[in-house]
Amino acid sequence: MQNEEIARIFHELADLLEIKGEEYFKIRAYRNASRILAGLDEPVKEAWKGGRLNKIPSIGKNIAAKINELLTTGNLKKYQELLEEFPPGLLAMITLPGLGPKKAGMIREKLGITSLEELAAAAREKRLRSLPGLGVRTEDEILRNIELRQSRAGRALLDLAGNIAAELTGYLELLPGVARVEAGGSLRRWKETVGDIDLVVASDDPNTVIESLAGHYRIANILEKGYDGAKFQTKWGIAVELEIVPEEVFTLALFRNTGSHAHFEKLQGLFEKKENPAAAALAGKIGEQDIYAMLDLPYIPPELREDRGEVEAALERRLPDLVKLDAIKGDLHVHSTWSDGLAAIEQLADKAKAKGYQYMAVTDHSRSLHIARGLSLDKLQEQHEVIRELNKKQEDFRILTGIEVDILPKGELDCPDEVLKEIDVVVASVHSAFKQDRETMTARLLAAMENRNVDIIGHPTGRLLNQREGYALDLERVLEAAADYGTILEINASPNRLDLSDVNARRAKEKGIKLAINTDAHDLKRLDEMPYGVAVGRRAWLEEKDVVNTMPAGKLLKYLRRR
DNA sequence: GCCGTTTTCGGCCCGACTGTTTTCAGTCG
Repeated sequence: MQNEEIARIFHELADLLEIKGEEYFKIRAYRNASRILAGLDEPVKEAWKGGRLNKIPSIGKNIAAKINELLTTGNLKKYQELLEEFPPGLLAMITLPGLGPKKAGMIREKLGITSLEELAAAAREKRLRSLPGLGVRTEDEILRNIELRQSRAGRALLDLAGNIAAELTGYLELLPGVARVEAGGSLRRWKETVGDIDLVVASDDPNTVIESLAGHYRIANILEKGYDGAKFQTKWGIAVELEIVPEEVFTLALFRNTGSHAHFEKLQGLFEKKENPAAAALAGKIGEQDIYAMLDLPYIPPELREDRGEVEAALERRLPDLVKLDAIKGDLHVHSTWSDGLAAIEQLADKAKAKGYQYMAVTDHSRSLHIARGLSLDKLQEQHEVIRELNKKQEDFRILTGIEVDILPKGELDCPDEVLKEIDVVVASVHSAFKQDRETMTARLLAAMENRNVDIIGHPTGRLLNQREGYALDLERVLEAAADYGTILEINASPNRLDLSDVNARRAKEKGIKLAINTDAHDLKRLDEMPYGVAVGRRAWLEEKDVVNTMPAGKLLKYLRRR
């Protein structure tokens, strides 16, 4: 059992206890534990084996015993009991924005509703608006959010899909007779969410591969089975589709499987127009670049294969030289224990250094964000003093002073200019009043960008994938302003944000706007999420020069001070 | 349920916004 799974159980346990009406602090303790486990940089199992569970903060005697129970039996009695007491549909209900345990409990009591489907039906029949504390607006909001969720049903976030794919790939590779295994489909193209996990396997014995995977502990059941392929349901909900081919045609199969469909069709059109198609050569040990070469095209990386002009650009030899992960020289948005992060500045810096970075900006929350223990002005100064001291002890790495300053509802910043002026990296973000109308929200962001002390706008649209739409925003005007003022926009690499999106980041690039690819890490583990952000950048056609944190430290600092 | 040079019980405990009300409960970051 992996950290994320244990963390998820404690998270749901907290939700269930909240529905039950358990004491606030007990619920919070489970939430804290869940967060700590999800952010742990080593497998919980290792700490458990080594008898070090009690060394982990927020894990006390009780929760350690529950982790022990989970790792020993694979189950948690208390959790199972609560699941029986409260239908799982109720858990889904309280994850809807605007609907918490109280209202969900009341809806259940008054109308007997225990699932999203029933709730949607009741909303459509206008039966929610007459309940105490609910009205027409809440009813509309509930229905809108259920429909948003259903429209994305079954689509997994990249990290979950990637982790499952990696685990299954590792398993399949060890099977006798299996020569190669690769994930294809939208996962290989690093699309922001993934429908099915597509795996292409080179083997002469399809049946053994299918049977073996059917027995894997991640697999819940088999959905379809054919001679050279099968589809499975995993225990996490996401489906896995297997395509098994002889080794000689593996590359071709992977290429087709990777898609996108539109990209593939366009290339097929080119192929059919060719005068001397040399298709016979497409066997044996070829690579994907040989497929493109056969069409007189340079290699097109998977991230670009969306039929968004990449084939035309390849024909005209003007494909971008896409930014690569190893070009990233630092992370410009990281939280420490000074606000709501879980790791100390030194720990974060050590890990950043180990990644080969040259710098990292510590950007803790500003004073108004109380829930995140936003820093008072005094604390902020104190932190920056600490950072300056730490920098004296090292020459090959630079910790940059920073802040993630709230853009307050009226557009003013949550920190005086004279303080901001002295800070290396100022990330400005919206964390409150998300429901402002489009005009107000746009003006709010514009006001922040106009401030010359602001370097970067953090997670510019505020969306949470599969959870919440971004705030109402005239992004076109925001982009125009960013171009005018020279404000950097963030690509937030967290898999549940990926904000800006690939499409919007490409629009930004076309306007000459620079981007920063940041993890927004709140713990050591999430410093590892940079590849997701780089993938968004690549899907946005970004080159190294478009991304500010590919610059060496000195050049970056000069760039940030230019305004 | 966790935590402890304010130790083994009692503290932990924000504050704005929203939609519903007509003074506030529920939700959320």
